Amino acid sequence: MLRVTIKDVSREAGVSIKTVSRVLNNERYVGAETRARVQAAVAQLKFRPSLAARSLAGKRSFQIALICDNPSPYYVYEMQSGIRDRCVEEGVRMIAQPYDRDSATLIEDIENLVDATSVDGLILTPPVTDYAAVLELLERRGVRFVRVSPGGDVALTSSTFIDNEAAARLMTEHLIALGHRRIGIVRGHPDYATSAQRFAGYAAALEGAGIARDDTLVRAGRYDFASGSAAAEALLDLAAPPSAIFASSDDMAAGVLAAAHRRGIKVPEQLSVAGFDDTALASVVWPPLTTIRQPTRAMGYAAADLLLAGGDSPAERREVGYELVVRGSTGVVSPP
Amino acid sequence: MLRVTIKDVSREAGVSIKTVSRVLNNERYVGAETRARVQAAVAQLKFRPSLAARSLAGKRSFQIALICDNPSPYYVYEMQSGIRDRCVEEGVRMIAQPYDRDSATLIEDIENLVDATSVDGLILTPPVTDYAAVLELLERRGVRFVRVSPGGDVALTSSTFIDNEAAARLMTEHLIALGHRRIGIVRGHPDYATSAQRFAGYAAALEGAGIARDDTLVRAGRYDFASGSAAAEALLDLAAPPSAIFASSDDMAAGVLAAAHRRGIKVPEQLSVAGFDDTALASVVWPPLTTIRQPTRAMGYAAADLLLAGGDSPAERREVGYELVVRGSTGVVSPP
DNA sequence: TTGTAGGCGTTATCAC
DNA sequence: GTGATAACGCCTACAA
Repeated sequence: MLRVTIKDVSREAGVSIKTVSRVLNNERYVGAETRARVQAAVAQLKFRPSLAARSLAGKRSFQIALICDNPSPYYVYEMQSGIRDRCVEEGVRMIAQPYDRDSATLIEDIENLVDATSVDGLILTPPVTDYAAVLELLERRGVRFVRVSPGGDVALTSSTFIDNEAAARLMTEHLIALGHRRIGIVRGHPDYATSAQRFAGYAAALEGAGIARDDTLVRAGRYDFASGSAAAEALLDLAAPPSAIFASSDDMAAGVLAAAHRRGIKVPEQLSVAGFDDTALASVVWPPLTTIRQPTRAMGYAAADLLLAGGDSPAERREVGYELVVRGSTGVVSPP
Repeated sequence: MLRVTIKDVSREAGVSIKTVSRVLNNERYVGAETRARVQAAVAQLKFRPSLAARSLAGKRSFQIALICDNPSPYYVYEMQSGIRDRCVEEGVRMIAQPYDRDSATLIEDIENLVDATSVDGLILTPPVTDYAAVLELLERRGVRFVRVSPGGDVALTSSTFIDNEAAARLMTEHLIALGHRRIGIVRGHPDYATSAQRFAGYAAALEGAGIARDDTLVRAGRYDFASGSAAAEALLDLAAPPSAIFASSDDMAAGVLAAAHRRGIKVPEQLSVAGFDDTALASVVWPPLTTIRQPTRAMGYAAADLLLAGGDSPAERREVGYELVVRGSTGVVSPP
């Protein structure tokens, strides 16, 4: 397999190897004419630099990795797509590293990844985005990383996020405005900071409206269909069941809708259901659902953007807008 | 950042660099005691070889890529997970390359990937698995690749698949056995070989039962929710609507169920619905669904296995079993 | 069974 | 502005 190398290009263009390298890396101090000649030769020979060689000799590896452990394939897909979009623009590859959240070797795996591939950076999604051991490791090793939807310790590192609390509050206020007073909530997975954030928004809305919170209406969930379904069953079993249920994720909203459907409860006539981060499951399959649309793809794109930005640019928090989608009619709420 | 190199290990173990390398690559001709000493040193220093250096110097890059363009996030997720599982065992990284099917630069993108990363191989999923231009390119460049669910030209390259025709036939025969005579089908995306294979199974079952095929019951689809829903609407609008509908994918089955639901048609009392490759959408959200369970994850695992197997092992076709799931009760049908 | 020399394709350093 | 030359960390080929 005959590989085209810089050497070939340099010969073709009649310049030195180093000059070709300069053009490739967009360095200064290259004559306009020389640059053009080199670029022509590159195109002519279809030269594509070897990532391995670049990585070995230089400081960059032109690869980033996504550390993703999420129960929702839609979330993963959207996240990957967003990151991919930005990577393509930059000529960078994405290593997808799906992880088991329970893996006892998570730290070691990540360290392995970092050492073996010398990735230019990592993108962390919940819940790993808040694992102190991981953050500490990356910090110590001097590896760049961007956190998606982090909980605490937000000042130090770059991150992308939406204002989960404000969004959940908006959604809950919407339910209150519809006249609901007994609003149930299915919380997200306890390991995810977003769960607490969304619950806080729910609680704040109730408090703002002067509605005393009834903790029998607060149910634990795990961000998946099954837990949403089970929680809804429990809520609907109450002597005084809620008239509205706010599920902290789309999968759970689908579970709630399924439970209602099993009991012959009409949505939204007899029960209002609200969701979060609609993907395809709940909002498409069972349309009568009001939801917060979280731009997962945009968060991925932004995360990659932050990662690829500057070698030593300061930590930056980038907020992404969300939408409140009321039964299919959309109102843009907060694109910052 | 102080990198631990082979040199450090060799010093620690009191052997030459080459000997360490031999141990790392599981080569023969290393004394048991020497090997143990080296392994101890590796563990001691937490040595992790640089992929870049290995790739540059050797023949392998320890990276493979997944060329995936599929409308179903579940499919992508399962596929990636299966491949990942096998890669982890082998210490290989996976580069995820989601592609736009319509991309005019697909060929160039893949060539780019191959040249830049020197991946040890590629895994192609439908519909790219049947793109002649891509296959020709890889063949010409001498790059190993494995096709998932290919259509034609199957003899030359390794592939993993299920017997889509037999599965669809089984499913259709099941519907016939239930007494159905007017069975509608929503075909898959025309670019996917699996669409034709599943339709062939449907047709064969009808013919085997001596039922004349009514082409008004055959509808085009695109493997997604919307097309399944639209096709079902059309079928249910017929003067003589079908009593059963076979959707060629899970997303489309969900669409069919949604359409039935909108019209207040009870499933399965008034309409039987059958699906294929249940993921979470149709079969979980709307349980009364009989379906063929395609082991996407297993196909991914098998594909990676074939790819990582031997450097010059011959092409091998690996069939994976499927299950017919009848309303939740499972009968294993064909694990080869 | 083990060790030595050379090179993989690129970037970094330092002259010119 | 441009060009030699030395790394980068490992594997291949060959020698011992």
